[in-house]
Amino acid sequence: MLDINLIREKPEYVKEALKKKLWDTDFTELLSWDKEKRELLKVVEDNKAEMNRLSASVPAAKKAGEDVSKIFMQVKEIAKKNAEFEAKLEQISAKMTEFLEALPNIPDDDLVGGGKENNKVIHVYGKKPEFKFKMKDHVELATSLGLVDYDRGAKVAGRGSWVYTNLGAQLEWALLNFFISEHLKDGYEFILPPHLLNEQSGYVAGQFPKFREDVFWLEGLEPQRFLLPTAETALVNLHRDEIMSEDDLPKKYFAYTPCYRREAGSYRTEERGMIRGYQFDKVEMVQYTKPEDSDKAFEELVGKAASLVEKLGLHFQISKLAAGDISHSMARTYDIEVYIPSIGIYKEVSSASNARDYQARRGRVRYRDSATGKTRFVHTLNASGLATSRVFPAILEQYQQEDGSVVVPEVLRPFMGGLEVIRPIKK
RNA sequence: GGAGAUUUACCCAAGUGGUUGAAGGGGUCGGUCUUGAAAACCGAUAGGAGGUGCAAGCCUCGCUAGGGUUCAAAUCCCUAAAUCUCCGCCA
Repeated sequence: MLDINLIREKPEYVKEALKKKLWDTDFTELLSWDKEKRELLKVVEDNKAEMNRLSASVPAAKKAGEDVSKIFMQVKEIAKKNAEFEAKLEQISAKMTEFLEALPNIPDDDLVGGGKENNKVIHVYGKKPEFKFKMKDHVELATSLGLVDYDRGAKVAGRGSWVYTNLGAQLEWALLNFFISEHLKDGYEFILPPHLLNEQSGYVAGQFPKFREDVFWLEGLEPQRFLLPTAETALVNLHRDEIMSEDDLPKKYFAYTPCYRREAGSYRTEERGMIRGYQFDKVEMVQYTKPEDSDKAFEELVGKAASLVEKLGLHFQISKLAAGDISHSMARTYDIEVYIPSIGIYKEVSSASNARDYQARRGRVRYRDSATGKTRFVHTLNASGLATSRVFPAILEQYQQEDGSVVVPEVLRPFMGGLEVIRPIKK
């Protein structure tokens, strides 16, 4: 949600900024509503004040033995007249809210406009692995090593699902545990949130109303709930409608959850088992900060996500996304993309974003500023740290050896009973 | 799933139609006393959103939320949510 005051003061600036997000809009109508709304508000409130005054005079008049029926009439008359204005006010407010809710966040000034094609790689770690033998893709490796069972996944769940088996399950769990231990080391608070969330949470995160169709809604609960598409949705709502203590900021959380998403259409077979199915595992970080601290927090989150991939020893790059490629609620996003040798492209394993006060406004998350004594909206930021669904295949492919085995990245070994190499199953 | 109870400010809590934005207590902050602290005493402190104004201020909305009745609602009515208790269910 954008600040109506900002639009009122600098409509041209906001309009131009949103253009970078490929969002063309016109504020003239909104601003005329805004003007009319404030005029109506004045009339409605003045009438109410008059009604309050008259009503309050009743007890005294009664005590004095005066006839109060005249006062009743007066108030009724004003109320009747006012009802009209109130209805109109409500109508305009609703229109304005609808308009404002649909607007995306304003991208940071330093971002270039346009879509994906304008994303820019700003950092590269390691280099593309070279294989002196015929390398295998992750599906082949996962199958031959008995790590993932795609067929049985389809059997028990249907299309778009797979089963981690044996060392595959252990590898997946080791990844998650590695991430968790790193975040704990950095002083982040571990959260295990509910996976079934209410509508309001989706709205505050900015996923609704635009992406109502992209999540799974559950039958049988009233009011309806949905399966979280990312732990961000839960974490960013933890302090909804709260005034946080300044001393508590920055508040640093992380959570592990599966993420449930409807993915329309099919994916290329070469990306099988990697592109998100309906469910994938992710550890997600979220920070609540004071406005002046969010840039620093953003760098911290990007750094943390990158360090995880780095410690895993994987070749990856960081992309600064163009304004049009970052999601609706965000002002700034960097993607961390790991290299997948079999298809020769980089795939997102983490997306770090600064929502600034966009989500906080929707959720009314504030803190009291000790200097002014006033409440201010916090800034919210999030970053995956990390999603496993691309890390897992990247490890298999980047760490594969000629004999078909896969070396376990060193940092994961403590979480896998010291296992160093995953070897093909003997038949 | 069934039955009942509850929801008032930072916390506890009074308040069943009228100058009640809300008694009282605790807490917090300041002070007196004290070498210091505690205790006691004195004083201060009531959230939040919005409109208007240079400002002081004024006005509107706020007693879980949303409706309604009424000249007037924390108080009456309806709906919803959350919490608690008992019963049922529980892979």
